[in-house]
Amino acid sequence: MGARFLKSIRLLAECMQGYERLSGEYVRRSGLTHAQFDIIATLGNTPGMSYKELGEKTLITKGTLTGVIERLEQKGLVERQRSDCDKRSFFVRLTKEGERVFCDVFPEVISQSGKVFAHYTPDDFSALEKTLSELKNVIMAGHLPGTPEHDCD
Amino acid sequence: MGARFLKSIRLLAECMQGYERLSGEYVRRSGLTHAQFDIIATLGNTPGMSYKELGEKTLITKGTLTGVIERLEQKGLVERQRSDCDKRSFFVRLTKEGERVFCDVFPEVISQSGKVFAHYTPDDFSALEKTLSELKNVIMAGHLPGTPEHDCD
DNA sequence: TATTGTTATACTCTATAACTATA
DNA sequence: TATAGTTATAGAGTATAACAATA
Repeated sequence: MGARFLKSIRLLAECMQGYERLSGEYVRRSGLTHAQFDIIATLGNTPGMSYKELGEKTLITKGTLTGVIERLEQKGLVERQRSDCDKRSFFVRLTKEGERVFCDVFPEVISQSGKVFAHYTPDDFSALEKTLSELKNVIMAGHLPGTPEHDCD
Repeated sequence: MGARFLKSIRLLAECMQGYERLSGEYVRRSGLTHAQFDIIATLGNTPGMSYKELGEKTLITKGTLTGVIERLEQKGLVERQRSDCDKRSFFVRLTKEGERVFCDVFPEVISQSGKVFAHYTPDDFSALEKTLSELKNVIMAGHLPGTPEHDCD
């Protein structure tokens, strides 16, 4: 029962929870739900990606993803395009308006929630990034290695 | 736009997401939803707490909490008791069965998801705990200091 | 036959606000 | 008047499974 990693996980959860509480207010203020913001944030600064990839990155299952994307499409924030190489597949990307929201809402969320880091030094950041990167590595290694990933465009 | 903390937050989110993916399978297998598991995990190893406190710790708003607790009560996993000192307030705690689930599901989730830490050294844990504790501190400091907290029982 | 995305169902969570009963 | 919890409502996310089109 004395699994030491539990303390880290609890800290991890508390940090995430705290940060979400901090940023959540600004997310909601933008009229986006958490899941929708997740999608926008994931698509931001990318050329777009398939439903499959989007689902994997955001932990949203395909059935749900249809609905979330649908609402974002209605809002004119994302657009879909049939993939050329696999006609079953859609390519989802931000529209101009979606990019505007990303560039608008994101920095606002960022600047507000980033205030708490005012006194962090470069060394503090380095240490944090290092330990989190290692943590991410072991966690991701725990997932099945099956990520076939076909080259396409 | 080059806010350095973003990298840390992204790593944080990826770690949390990865861990939830890892543990989520076992949580669902127990028949609990994520929110329900949150409650059980929060109540575990405590004498119980009020709705208010529970809501603060889990980020679940009071209106929602009523429903979540209701379902857990129906399952016989938690019980409520009027607070002596404040009759508006309920005291929520795990039942015997709830403790059994906590002691049963939790370790299973823990042992399965903990496998990825097999090669972590005490130093690795120390470093992780240290950086996360610091992170938690600055994040929590970002919340309003108003946590009056009345002593009671 | 396997995979991508859709549809349908049933349930759960969420935000919000009006309400009650206590304080 | 303010606070703890309830109720009601509308919207959104979730798991799951059956389905179409494509690979």
